[in-house]
Amino acid sequence: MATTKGGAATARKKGAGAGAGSARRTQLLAIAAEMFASRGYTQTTVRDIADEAGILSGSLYHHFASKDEMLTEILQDFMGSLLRQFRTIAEEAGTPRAALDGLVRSSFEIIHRTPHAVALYQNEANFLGSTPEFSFVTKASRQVEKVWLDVLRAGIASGDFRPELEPTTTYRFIRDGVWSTVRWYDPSGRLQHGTLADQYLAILDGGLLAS
Amino acid sequence: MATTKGGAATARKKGAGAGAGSARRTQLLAIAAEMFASRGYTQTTVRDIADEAGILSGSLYHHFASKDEMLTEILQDFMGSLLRQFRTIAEEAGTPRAALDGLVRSSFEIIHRTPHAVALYQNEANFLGSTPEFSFVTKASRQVEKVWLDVLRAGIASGDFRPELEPTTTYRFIRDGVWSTVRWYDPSGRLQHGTLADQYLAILDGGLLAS
Amino acid sequence: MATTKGGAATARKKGAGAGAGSARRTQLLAIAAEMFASRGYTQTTVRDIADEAGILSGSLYHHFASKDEMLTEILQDFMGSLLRQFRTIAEEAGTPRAALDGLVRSSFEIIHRTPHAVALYQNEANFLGSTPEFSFVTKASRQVEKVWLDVLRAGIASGDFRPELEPTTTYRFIRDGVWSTVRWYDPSGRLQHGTLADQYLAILDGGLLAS
Amino acid sequence: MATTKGGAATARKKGAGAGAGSARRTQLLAIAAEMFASRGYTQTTVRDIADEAGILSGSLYHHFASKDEMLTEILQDFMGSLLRQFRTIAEEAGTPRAALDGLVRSSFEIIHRTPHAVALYQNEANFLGSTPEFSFVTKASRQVEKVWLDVLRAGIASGDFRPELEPTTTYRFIRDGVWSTVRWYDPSGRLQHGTLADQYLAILDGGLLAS
DNA sequence: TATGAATGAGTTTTCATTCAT
DNA sequence: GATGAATGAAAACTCATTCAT
Repeated sequence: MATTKGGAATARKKGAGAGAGSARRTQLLAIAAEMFASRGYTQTTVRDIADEAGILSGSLYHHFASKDEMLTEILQDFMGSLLRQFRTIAEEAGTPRAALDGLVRSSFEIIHRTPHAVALYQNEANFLGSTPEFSFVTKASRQVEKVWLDVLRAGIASGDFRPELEPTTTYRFIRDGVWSTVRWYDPSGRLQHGTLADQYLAILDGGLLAS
Repeated sequence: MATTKGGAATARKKGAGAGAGSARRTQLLAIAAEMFASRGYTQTTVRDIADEAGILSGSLYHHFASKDEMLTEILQDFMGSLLRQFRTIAEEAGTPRAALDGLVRSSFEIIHRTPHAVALYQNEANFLGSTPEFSFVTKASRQVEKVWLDVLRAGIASGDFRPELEPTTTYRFIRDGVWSTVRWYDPSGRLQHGTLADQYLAILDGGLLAS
Repeated sequence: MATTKGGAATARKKGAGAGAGSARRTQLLAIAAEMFASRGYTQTTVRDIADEAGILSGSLYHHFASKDEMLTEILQDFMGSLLRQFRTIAEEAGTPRAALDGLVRSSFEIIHRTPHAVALYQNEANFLGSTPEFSFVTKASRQVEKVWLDVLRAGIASGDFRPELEPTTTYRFIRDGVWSTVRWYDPSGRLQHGTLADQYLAILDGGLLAS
Repeated sequence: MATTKGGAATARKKGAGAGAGSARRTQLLAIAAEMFASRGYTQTTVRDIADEAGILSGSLYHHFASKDEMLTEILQDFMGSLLRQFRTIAEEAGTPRAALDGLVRSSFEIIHRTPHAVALYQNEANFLGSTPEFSFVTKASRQVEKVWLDVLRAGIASGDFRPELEPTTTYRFIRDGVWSTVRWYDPSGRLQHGTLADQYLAILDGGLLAS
């Protein structure tokens, strides 16, 4: 039918009439991220988000094609910037130890600055893995993992880190321990993210045992 | 979650033919636990469980008053036995170091034996905290925390552990790191839970840095 | 369909800048006709049309008061010209047989030239019958029917057509058979509309049986 | 989030808990067929059907997985029985002419007996062609076509039918003319389906022209 | 113990239409 | 003439739960 008039139709891409980077869109995504993070994706209704934004639920569909699309966009933005930051840190660090230090510290900073996206990733990623629509999450996770593993392996090779460490297990321990803090860390609380990083790094550096 | 009117449901609880410990009940709970764990509580429908059990969804209500009740029972069983095990270990260990070792090792064993309950606790506890119906989870968590904190504090006092450790932060790091393994640990895989415990304990004992 | 409050819409009709015969309007109607024909009126959204036209859906309302108005206008134009053509043919034909021949041939020509309008009429007329807003369709259909019936009756009276023919039934058979071709006839295909007319007329003239 | 429930759900096949041939199901399908036929599939809401059946709209989903499934089932039943009848007739007829006669007569009978299914097929089949879910309609249509074409070709070969007939075009003329009667034929009216068949066959046999 | 039918409240989504800029 | 944001009503569908048999 009608065949290819192309142009106009193709221009629409994602997100109805609103450009992918529209201000309103960003605003709405922030609201969605917070609610998804605090109540969970499934437990948050489109109406919840619309109410919070002061519009009707149907109006959200002017900006986003679906509830899924909101989640996708939040996670995509997050994973993208995460990977970029980590890569920069790993590249610019002088030693494996400095790199690890930088990765851990920046993780805590990211949790401090964008707790919602982190919580979202932490809480929903598991169930997302299955769907092809969210395969980008798994893919990005693997790329992030590679950055950390390279650092750990380099440190073991250089003699900075203990030789008996199993890199993958070690990475997972750090990753899970660090990212899980998003569940209880309070950005506005007394415990500063820098301090928290110090404490975690202290444990990671020297362990629990007194020497 | 916890949307039920309560009342009637509670009244019936241990009545009917389905005693709290009936075999069929236990069987159904195992199915529910597995599905709750793998897809998430909200994402699992009562019909999913019934299908898996080979009955119709309405028939489940002969065994349980509500979907909530299934979750409650699973978590209650789990939290109860968890606390009991941890207390025994802490009491019977000779030194703080041995206690910590025991706690970590038994955690991995529990993950190995009852991964579904652990995953459930790990994934849903956050959102459960709010409802009064699930306050027992928070309560039990606090009691578990006390066991670990006592061990850590004793170890710091005795000089076994490094004096600069902040007990709460340290506990959370270990807890989050260890319990999170449930998300990727494969009970039937090559990596044995004992080996995993060894690796985690090695990091916890001496840290990453070569001395 | 016909869900609008009417009133206001009608009042505006020929006002604004968009005269009833504006070039842009005609262009948009052509797009609408094509989409209505290929996907069906209900299945075509105002946005579909706007997309194809390269504008936003809201902008269509600068040209038309409603989606209904587009359909009305397309069908009105079509039915009007159809009736005029048929009347001219019937009047100018020398014999009933020539008249019938002309009516059939021009039907195929119309299908060839304006397949969208024909398809629209063919597919939606049934459901349109109910609404008073579209009563003009039924009215025009009856007038068209009269033209054909007059020709058939004249032919039977004159002895050109077989005397046992029931005019109404005969008309319906021809009408349905001929107009239905719009569903499969391909204006750009190998089978020319003239050839198709020949084949249909051959059957109509002498039937299937070998004599 | 990717809606698949997977696993256990597969066991359930089509049609919720109600067996594919349940009495209630058949009842509901009859209601649906009538409404789909008279208002059109898109214009008929699930609520319309439920209202007519005296239940709530959600309750329909106990019997059918979707509105689509109802349409599918109605059409599948219809196309299946249609094809079976046509094949029997074509096989058992002594001559091509008798076969054609039988096919036309049984078509009118079918329209008389199951006008809704016929109307549905007649009105919706065009738009259904596109979706793979309804490819069975196109497939069955082609098989039906083959039965008719074989009869026509046999008749031309045997000298029963005029040699200059183009089988495909002829088939389409008959098919469209005959099935379209569903739009105006009144099963409870004065014009009997047998009489209608007689009239159509008379035209088909000998054409319009007096000899 | 289980079935099968239904409820009822809620969910995501659709879409014609309006209107200030 | 067009944009972009929004409305509001209705659509299809979901699902925990009830209950007579």
